[in-house]
Amino acid sequence: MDTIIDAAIRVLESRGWADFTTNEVAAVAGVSVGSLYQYFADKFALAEMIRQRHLGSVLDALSISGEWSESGTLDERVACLIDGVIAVHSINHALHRVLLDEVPLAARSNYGDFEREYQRRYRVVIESSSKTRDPARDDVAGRVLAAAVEGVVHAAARNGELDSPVLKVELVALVCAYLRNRIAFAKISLTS
Amino acid sequence: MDTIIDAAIRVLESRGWADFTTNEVAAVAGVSVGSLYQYFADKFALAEMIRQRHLGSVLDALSISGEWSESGTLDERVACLIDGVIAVHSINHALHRVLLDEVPLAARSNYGDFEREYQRRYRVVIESSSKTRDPARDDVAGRVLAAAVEGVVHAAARNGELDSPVLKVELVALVCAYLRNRIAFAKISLTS
Amino acid sequence: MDTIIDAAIRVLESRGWADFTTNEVAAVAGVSVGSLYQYFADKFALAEMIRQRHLGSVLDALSISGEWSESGTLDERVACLIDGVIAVHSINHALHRVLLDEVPLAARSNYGDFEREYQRRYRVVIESSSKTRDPARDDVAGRVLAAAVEGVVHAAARNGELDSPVLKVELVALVCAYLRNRIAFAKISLTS
Amino acid sequence: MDTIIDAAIRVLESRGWADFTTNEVAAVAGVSVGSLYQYFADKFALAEMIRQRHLGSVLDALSISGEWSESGTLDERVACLIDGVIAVHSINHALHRVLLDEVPLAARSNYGDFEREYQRRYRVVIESSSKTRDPARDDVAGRVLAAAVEGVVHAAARNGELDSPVLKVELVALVCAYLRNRIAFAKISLTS
DNA sequence: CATGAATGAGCGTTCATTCAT
DNA sequence: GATGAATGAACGCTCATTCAT
Repeated sequence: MDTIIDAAIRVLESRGWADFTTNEVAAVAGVSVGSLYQYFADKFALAEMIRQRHLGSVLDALSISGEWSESGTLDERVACLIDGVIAVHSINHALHRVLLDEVPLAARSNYGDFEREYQRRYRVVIESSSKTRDPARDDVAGRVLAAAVEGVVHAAARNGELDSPVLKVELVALVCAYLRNRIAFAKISLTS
Repeated sequence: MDTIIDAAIRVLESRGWADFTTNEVAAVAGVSVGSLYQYFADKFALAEMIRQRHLGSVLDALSISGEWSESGTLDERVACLIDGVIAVHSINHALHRVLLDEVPLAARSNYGDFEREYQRRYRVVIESSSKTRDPARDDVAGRVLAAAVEGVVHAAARNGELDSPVLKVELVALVCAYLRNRIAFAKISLTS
Repeated sequence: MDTIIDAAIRVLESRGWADFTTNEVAAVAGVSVGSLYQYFADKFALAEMIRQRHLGSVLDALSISGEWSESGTLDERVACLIDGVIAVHSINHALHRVLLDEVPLAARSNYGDFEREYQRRYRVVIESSSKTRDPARDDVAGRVLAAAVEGVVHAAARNGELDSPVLKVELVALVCAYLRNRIAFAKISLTS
Repeated sequence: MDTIIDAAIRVLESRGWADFTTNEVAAVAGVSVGSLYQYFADKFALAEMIRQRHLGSVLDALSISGEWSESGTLDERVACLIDGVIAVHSINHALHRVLLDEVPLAARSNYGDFEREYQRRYRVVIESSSKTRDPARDDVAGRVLAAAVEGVVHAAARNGELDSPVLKVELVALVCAYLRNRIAFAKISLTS
């Protein structure tokens, strides 16, 4: 079964969803189509399985290196966060892209859970730098931050610049600037 | 012919490239497949036509409201820029996503032209706030800014929050913070 | 109408029956498909018309240079016959081949008439050299001669050797040998 | 797989290349199109397979009964050759014609090998009766003989006269007359 | 359980033919 | 008459899925 999934991942990341055929997957896995259908109800179930696995890896990667810490300078802490996100995309960016952009979401997919957990981490970051006491506003800010970082890292991965130090510096600068601005803003709000 | 294109857009934006079939398009357009092939050499030519039209609309939308101006406060100018980008995505976000992520690029597509023009606008913004005299660094910053804004607006479009004022405020804040930080950084660089 | 037929011939001889499409013919003729269907019930009627025309030309060519004469040596008379057949195939061999090999015979085609007339000419040759008084035998001999000459000329046309003098000499030799043999045979038959 | 090939042969010989459709072949074979494509890459591969099989049968038939021998009278030896050629066309003349005239030659087809072997047999016949010492002339004569015999047998097959004894006698007479003439001619050449 | 030959709906595309203008 | 846009059946071919072995 793992053989099948591994083969499926290889096919999916290298050929995309359009060329993700069950016969091809079975051939690459070295088993028969029949065996594939023994374990997976259909093509989509297999893709869904892959998605779950990948999202798991992503959360793991975030947990290991990317959790927000209360120690160190802001720059250090942000750099640590960014490292985590970059690490996530270094795992298997091609697969990541295909899963996000091409593979249709199955009805039973719990992608939402992942997304919520993913954004929660950014909420933590926001809240640690925010004294606005406005949860709705913080929520928006969290999603803005998440989407901005995702956008930059995604584009970098697409261009093969994921390891560029300059890019990382600029991304850290972007995040820090945003967070510092929010702290400042909060202070102004409080004093007024 | 417009009937066909409109139908094709409808199919493309709602079902994606994988389910973009000529028979379906013809049926939705209320014509026969034959008629479709009277005007378009093949499936890809039809998609390419749609892409060209859409990219045209996008650049138009950017031109109208989004060009960087030298007057006003930084916040006002950034807000103006963001308005343009939001306007672009308000046109037809679903179609935008499918065109960017799924539809394969035809050989004769001038998508590169579009992308260059698109990123040029961000370069202008960066350069107007930068005295670093480091073109390579500015280039990275431009792409970071573009990707961040794209990421946020994309995600917002996906969630139907494109018109949310709060979101816009936060996005403007993000961009301004980044630009101000760069100006400050440049000053420090210069004085040191 | 002649414009259409000429165009049709051009298409048929250059692209073959498989690529002989009414739209292509109309385009080459510089008229609309509608006009084509004004004059020809369908694709096959047009092809049939071409066949009739071509068979006419063939018989004309045979008449002009290839009729059997009673004067001259046997070699001269056979050479004259062969000249006629070669002339026939020089008219438009590509078309000839397509008409014979590819274009399906319409129900109403009077190709049989042509074939009968064509073979009658060979019967004349046979009978002039035969005293067997066996019409059935002469009939077979006529068809054998016709088929042999056709076979050689066809193959030559296919190889572009239609103008080769050596080939003509050999073909004349073949026919003369056959005819002389029949005369000799007849004499033996009579004396015995 | 043999079922498919047999059905394909049936369709090809009865309907010709133009109506040789994969769906029809599958239907006649009593299988689905999918099965057809399991064994043959495409339509052409199927036709090519049939061609190879048929050419094999043809060479076999020629080998068994048609090789030129040095024993017996000229008439006997020619009769033996003709028997071979007739046997070849008795196999499946309709198929033979379609394969030769209509089915396009695949890139990987070794039809040339077959044709060379086929004509070589006629060269042998010519050379055994020729003292001209003129290879170029013999080559032409060989092709003339081959084309003449082919023409006669082809026409006979078309008319269903392949088994007619009279026809065979006349064809043998034609070939013998040609060969004797060449021998005589050679003698004259040599004495002069 | 594993297999893989068999299935057939459905794809992109072509082209003979029609008919409103 | 002449036009040519429109039609749609039919083509070659793919691939998710089944089921007898």
